[in-house]
Amino acid sequence: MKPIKFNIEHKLLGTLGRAGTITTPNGTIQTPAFVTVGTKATVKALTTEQVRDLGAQVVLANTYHLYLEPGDEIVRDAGGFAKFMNWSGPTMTDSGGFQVFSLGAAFGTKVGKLAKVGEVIVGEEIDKGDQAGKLAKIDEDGVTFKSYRDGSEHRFTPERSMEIQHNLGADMIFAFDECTSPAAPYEYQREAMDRTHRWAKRSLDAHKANKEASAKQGLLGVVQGGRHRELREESARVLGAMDFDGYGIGGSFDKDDMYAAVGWVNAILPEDKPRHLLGIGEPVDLFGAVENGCDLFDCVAPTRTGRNGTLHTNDGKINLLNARFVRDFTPVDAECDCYTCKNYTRAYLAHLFRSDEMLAATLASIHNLRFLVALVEKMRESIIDGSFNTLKTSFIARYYKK
RNA sequence: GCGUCGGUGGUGGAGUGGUCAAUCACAAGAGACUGUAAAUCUCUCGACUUCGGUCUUCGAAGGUUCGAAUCCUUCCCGACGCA
Repeated sequence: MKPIKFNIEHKLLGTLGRAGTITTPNGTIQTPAFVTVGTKATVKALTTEQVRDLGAQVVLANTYHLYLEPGDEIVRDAGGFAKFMNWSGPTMTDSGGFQVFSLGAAFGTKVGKLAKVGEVIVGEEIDKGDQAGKLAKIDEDGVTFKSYRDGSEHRFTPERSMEIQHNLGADMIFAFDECTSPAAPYEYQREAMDRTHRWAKRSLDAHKANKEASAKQGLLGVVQGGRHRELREESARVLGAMDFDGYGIGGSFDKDDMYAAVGWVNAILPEDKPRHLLGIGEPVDLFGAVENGCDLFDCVAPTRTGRNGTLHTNDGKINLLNARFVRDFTPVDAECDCYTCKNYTRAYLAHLFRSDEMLAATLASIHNLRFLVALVEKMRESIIDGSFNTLKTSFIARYYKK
């Protein structure tokens, strides 16, 4: 009996898009859906009840972070991370694969996982394969991390990631992969992808070997391949042939043809399994990913940028720290149904941000998360009623005008 | 009234004869953030600028000096002490 079931209810004609339902041991997810990120078993600045009340269906936590603190065995003994944080719905954990990138190739640089098409990354930002000074060192068997907290060394392998994720107890877990840098050359993307495929097989074997865990936790393989179509398609073929419960699409992209890249992959992956686009949360990107066949998305952007003062509105992003909001007594977005917009003004949030009050982070996070959760809910509805293209066109025209 | 110590950019506060438009912090202005090393980081912040520079400043006015925010004199203002 598979722990994860996926049922497609509507397809978006002429595209790879679909609306469906994922059934997990802890509840269902109406897809497409935006997954809230609670790295350390907490969505930063929010109580779990606030996360539930804003309409979030799923919470994703991180293997590496919970392994470091408080330790996965403590989380296991607490009854799993969902129970630990008082979350009663579906959950996911990331494998630590992103930390191979963020603490490795990207550490100490300004390189993000998205690059502009044709962008030339120069100087010290080039990933020379030199891992000196980084906090992650990769070899065939796994990755050696230095803790960002205290410098202590920790070893992750696919098997170890599975063991930790079994302890954390999420409904859907990810194979241990390497998220590569967009600055890495083709040869390296190929090498890293092949290694990620070997790690995927090892993750799957380790997961199946634990009968108890694999009966109640689904495992998602992670497609890699960087910015290259040939590699992306190969990755989708190789992983698609393995018996995963779903797929993650990870790694680095060219910002402007990420949607196309997602489409290359989803055209090959098995249609009857859910697909999670890892770490994407810009509104336009969500539209592009949904119509190219993705069902789930998680992203730290709404909470992180929210804490830093940037909020979504239907007319684009605003930075509440800007002088023009000091006396703006309107809601962040008059059309938003979130708790923040129903009860507070831009001027009040501007005041909270300027005076470094913690409540600023809470109210901003509630709004930004609700904005994205609601946006993806609308996408789902529009797939069902056939108005997706209208929604996409009107939203984008307004959000990105000027 | 006498005495002492002070008056530097939006604020606090460095500097105490030349390398000072003036450390630094804060405030302010703006930007970044996409599987969370992030309640973080970056830039600007005297005026003007073709962004290469140019000009004016250190309570006020005089003076000493090749040269003064820095030394001297007087005045103004503030804090404290004594009357």
